[in-house]
Amino acid sequence: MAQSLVGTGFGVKGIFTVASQRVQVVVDLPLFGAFTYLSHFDVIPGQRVAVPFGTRQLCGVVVTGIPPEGLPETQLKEVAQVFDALPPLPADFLAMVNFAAAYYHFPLGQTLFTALPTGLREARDIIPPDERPFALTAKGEAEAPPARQRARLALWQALGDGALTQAQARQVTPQAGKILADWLAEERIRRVSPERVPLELGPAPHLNDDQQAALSALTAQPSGFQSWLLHGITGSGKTEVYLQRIAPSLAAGQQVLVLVPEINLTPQLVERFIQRFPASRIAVQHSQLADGERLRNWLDAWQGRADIVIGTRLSVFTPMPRLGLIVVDEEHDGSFKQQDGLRYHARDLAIWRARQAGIPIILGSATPSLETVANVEAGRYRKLTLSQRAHGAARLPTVRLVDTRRAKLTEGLSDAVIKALASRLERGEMSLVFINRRGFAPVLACTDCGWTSGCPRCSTRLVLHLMERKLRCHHCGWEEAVPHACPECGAPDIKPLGEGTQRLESALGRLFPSARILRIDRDTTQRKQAWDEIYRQVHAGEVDMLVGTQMLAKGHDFGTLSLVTVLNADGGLYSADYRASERLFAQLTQVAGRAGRADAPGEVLVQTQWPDHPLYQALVAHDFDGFAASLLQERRLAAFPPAVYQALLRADATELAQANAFLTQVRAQVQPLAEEVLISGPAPALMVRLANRERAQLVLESPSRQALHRFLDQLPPLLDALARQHGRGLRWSLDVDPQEM
DNA sequence: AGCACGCCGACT
DNA sequence: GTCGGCGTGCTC
Repeated sequence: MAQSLVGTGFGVKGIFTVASQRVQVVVDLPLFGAFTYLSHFDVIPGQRVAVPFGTRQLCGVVVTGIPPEGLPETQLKEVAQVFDALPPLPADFLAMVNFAAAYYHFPLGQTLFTALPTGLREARDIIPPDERPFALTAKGEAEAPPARQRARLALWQALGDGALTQAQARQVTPQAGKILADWLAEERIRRVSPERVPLELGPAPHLNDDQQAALSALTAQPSGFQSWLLHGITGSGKTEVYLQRIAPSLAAGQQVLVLVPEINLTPQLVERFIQRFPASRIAVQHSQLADGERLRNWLDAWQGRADIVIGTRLSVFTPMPRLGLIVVDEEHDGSFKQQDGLRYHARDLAIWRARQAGIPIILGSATPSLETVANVEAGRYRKLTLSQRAHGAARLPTVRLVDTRRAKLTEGLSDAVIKALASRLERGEMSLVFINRRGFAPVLACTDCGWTSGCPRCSTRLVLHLMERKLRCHHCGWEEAVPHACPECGAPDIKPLGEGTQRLESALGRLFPSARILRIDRDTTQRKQAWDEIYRQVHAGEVDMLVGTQMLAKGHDFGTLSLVTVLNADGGLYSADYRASERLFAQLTQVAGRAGRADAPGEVLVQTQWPDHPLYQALVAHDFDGFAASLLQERRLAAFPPAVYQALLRADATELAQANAFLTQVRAQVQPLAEEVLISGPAPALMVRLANRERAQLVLESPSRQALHRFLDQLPPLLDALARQHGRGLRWSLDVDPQEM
């Protein structure tokens, strides 16, 4: 191709331009490493550019790294354009992207583009709106007020009282845009740098002793890296502690990043921040946001205009030049881990970011993750506890277990549950019926003796594959035939856990014909205004029974709930996924916390086949610490995370056999590289069949994080090469610190 | 991921 | 004789 003569060594260079420099550029493609380009523009790392790539033009980002001398200049192409209306992406942003790419073993370019809002991923310049306020110049002040035209006079007078932003000027007159542009051209007004608005604080409730103690500890260490765990029971007022800790950071002119699970990012939460910090600028970031608004908020944060960023996992990357504090609410929540593409964990990256920035980070939860509990135990995090409910009289609900092996069930409901529901209906109080229908992999269990299908080689349970009539281990791949009777006691009555939930809603309708039942699940909350309508009905007292799945367990405030019933909790109890009981406890704690939030005491009824299980005993005693300690002990004995570090190598193809063949070959080839790393599998993935593709996996684990990563570092080129031999239809991905197996 | 190049079947 | 099927190979 006819390359630019510049830099091709034909002696032309230097005549009309500067010599080209070699720069490293990454693009949004699944390719590890960067590409070398020539540039006669002066570019620095972080700058967005347009580059020719194959036959196309792509958006690229200049990254650091010494360009290899390997390629001769004749094979290099020129940077086509530099997008410099915005400053280059800041160094700390690039450092975080570099770390995430290395840690999650994902291509640098794709990592970087994942971290950018869509507006900045495209090969075009973005000219940021100039939001500086306008003020009169000396000339403007000296001139006579504009006569006759009322709009101009009003605007001129308003400007006389002080600088105005475009938005403020529009409040004065809708024609402000045009007038301001004219006056700017005539130099009657000019742009001035915005005045720092002093912090304003809305009314704050009084803190109880626990909250006060936590706040004092947090504020005593206003700067420097420190991870805090704020462990507060449901309803203990964690958010209030965040708000009062955020205030001094804002007062010091710092920015604050608040990460929340998708489901908790409600208008109510944002409204609470606005009420408390009425003069502060809040940028909200979540995936539902329109591209334009998302970009605007991102730029506001990056350019320091926004004081607070509240967002879901993706906002962990948002550049914030004055960042002084990070809060991760509900830190145990699974939605902080991205489940495709760059499989990052926003909480973990947030901690890395806080360490790099040398600032404190607060992780809040009623049921912290075991990783966090282990970090507290190891002295890496400091723990603060809120053990009282925030509203004076409110107390924790009474939890009762209903043994379903003894009880007679009517359509899945025990008499105790039916009676409890009936009495609330009579008293006009609202009940919540929680159906645990989460996609736990089915495990076989004996209803007589409690036997469950365990793997003879691992400390996991075998998963029932009904179609093939097989039991399989998703960890090591062991498989066996489905037994016809219980191997322990010989009883013929063995069946999968966690079935029979479908007809419950209509059953409730038949049992309580007069009850006004509101179903809340994925289907009924699809529409945009769905939640508004649900809140309206609930708070208007138009609902007697709320029926729903795990969506009900998360931080929604349904006001006065006096009864919570959990119908089939056991699904997570003996699950193939060792994390299921941790999640089950968190979920039951959350849903139980819905009861008795206000002044009325609450009651929780849990139907179970295993009332003696330690999980339920801990739930009744409200003993998270004891339960977490015993789980942690179990995990250490079984050598599961957080006692070991794991990564999954997933492969998917149209046929499971292809995926298995690939993984078998990978395993044989990488085995010699595996020092201190245990390789298990291939085994079917939790969701074997997904989108018409079959998935299998290798489990890679090590007691040493360094050893695991040393091993993982060597994989991508090998995997790419092997995958090519297995044809186009085969894809692989690495999942570091997987959450679901 | 795209997009080109490349070598085999049913069509104006 | 061509148009087009998607296998495979590369992209600074």
